[in-house]
Amino acid sequence: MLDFTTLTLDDGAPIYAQIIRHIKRGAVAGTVRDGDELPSRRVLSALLGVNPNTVQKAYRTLEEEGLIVSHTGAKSYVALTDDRLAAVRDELLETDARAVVAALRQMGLSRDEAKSLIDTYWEVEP
Amino acid sequence: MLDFTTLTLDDGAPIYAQIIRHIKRGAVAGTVRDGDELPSRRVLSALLGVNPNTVQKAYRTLEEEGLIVSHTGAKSYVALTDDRLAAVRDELLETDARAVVAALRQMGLSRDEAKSLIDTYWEVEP
Amino acid sequence: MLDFTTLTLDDGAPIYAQIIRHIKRGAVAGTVRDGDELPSRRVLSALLGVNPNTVQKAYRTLEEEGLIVSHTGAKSYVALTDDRLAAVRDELLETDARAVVAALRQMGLSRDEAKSLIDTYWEVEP
Amino acid sequence: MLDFTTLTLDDGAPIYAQIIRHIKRGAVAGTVRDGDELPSRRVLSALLGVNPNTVQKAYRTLEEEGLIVSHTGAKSYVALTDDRLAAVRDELLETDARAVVAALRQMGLSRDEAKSLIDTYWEVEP
DNA sequence: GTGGTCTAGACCACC
DNA sequence: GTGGTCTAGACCACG
Repeated sequence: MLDFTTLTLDDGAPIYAQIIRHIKRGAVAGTVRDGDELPSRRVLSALLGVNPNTVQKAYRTLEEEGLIVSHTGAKSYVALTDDRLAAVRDELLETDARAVVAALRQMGLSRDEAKSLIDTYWEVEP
Repeated sequence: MLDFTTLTLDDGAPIYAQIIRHIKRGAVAGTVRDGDELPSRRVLSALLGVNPNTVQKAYRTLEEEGLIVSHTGAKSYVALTDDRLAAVRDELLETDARAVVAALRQMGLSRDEAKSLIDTYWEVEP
Repeated sequence: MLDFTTLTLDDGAPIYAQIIRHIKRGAVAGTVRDGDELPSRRVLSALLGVNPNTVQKAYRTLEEEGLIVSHTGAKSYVALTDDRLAAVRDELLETDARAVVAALRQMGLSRDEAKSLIDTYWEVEP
Repeated sequence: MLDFTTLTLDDGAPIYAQIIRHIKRGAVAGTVRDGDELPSRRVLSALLGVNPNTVQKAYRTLEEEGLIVSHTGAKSYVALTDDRLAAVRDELLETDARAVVAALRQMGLSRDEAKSLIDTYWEVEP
């Protein structure tokens, strides 16, 4: 089951987008699998301390992308074919890797300094 | 002089925040120095394809942080003391490194996989 | 409840400032009282035929002056202590009276002509 | 000759519009007469402590309204027929009187209180 | 439905 | 030419 306690919402991006991204990352990590049941809107909104509508918007967007299925008034389930999973993985890795490389290079760091920075913060996080 | 052609605005974050971040990264990299002249609102907005007001908001925020100075009718200039530069550097490294480490770990990558990803994309960027 | 239908916006001053002034005048007149509910951004902007943001700016300024309170997702309310009301009254009377006296004197009217002008237009207004 | 030392520019309206209004009021008062020479842009801008462009804009607008004539590179002169003067007078009195009556009534003052306020401030002004 | 923010375009005053 | 402000419209989070 995907762990939402690591979603800190301190990103600057819209909250609903952060929820979507978190679920996609879980899929790439393998902690979210095809057929898994998602927490209800009420439960997740309480957990994150946000409005149920915000969770609803995230779920609705994911459903439009075909990554989850919701039966009205009922629970939502993950719908992940291998193809879709691969596409999500490529999208996320590409986006994140490009962003971090651009960031570090714009700050004038060398490749080795960048890797060393990764080491430093890899330990710090929980 | 800071190069704004590498600012691609594909980030999801507010445009004005991306402009601020870009300038701060330039300061950390040393391509933006105390006393440097900033491109005018109109010039930079035309270059980025955004509204002059969006650039204005970025500049105004930077001025409130004390990193640049503006006077009506005259150009805007960078105002960077060593102390402020160090603070900006710490802020950026912390933020960027934490974000990337969190992203990669949530996707289940190991530390070595993360570094290898850095290698892959380091060459790709212009 | 304050009547916004008498706010005609033909003044030359910024619209948001006219909204502020109208509300302050209502407070002085006693038609706006502590605890009163303000019309929402959308309602008032539609009534005046302006953008919701213009109303927002008026409300936000009033909030910074401590004359109203707003909370996200909820209505906005008037917050008028006796002290603040007295201050607003003094401010408005001073400003308006000085402006009209300056205007009429610059046009070469005598005091009696000025008063007679008041009489003429007092009846005309709705 | 029109006295510009009484133009205080504390109005909130655009400066160029205040200059126009001041000249029109002078015409109504009779201190500005047909054929009078206006102060040069340089002199008036220095006197008011504003930019020459701002005075230029006021003069240009007045010229477009036909109230003054300027010969390029030379001085500007007042051009006031009796008809135009009457029109200006009506416009100003109407505007100012309506504004003050609206202001005082919105604050809940009676007609007598309004006149008494006029008395109070008539003495205060220089 | 509510208020809050970001982006956009026009206008103002200044050098 | 420069920066500063006002108005406008769309989107976000919240009750």
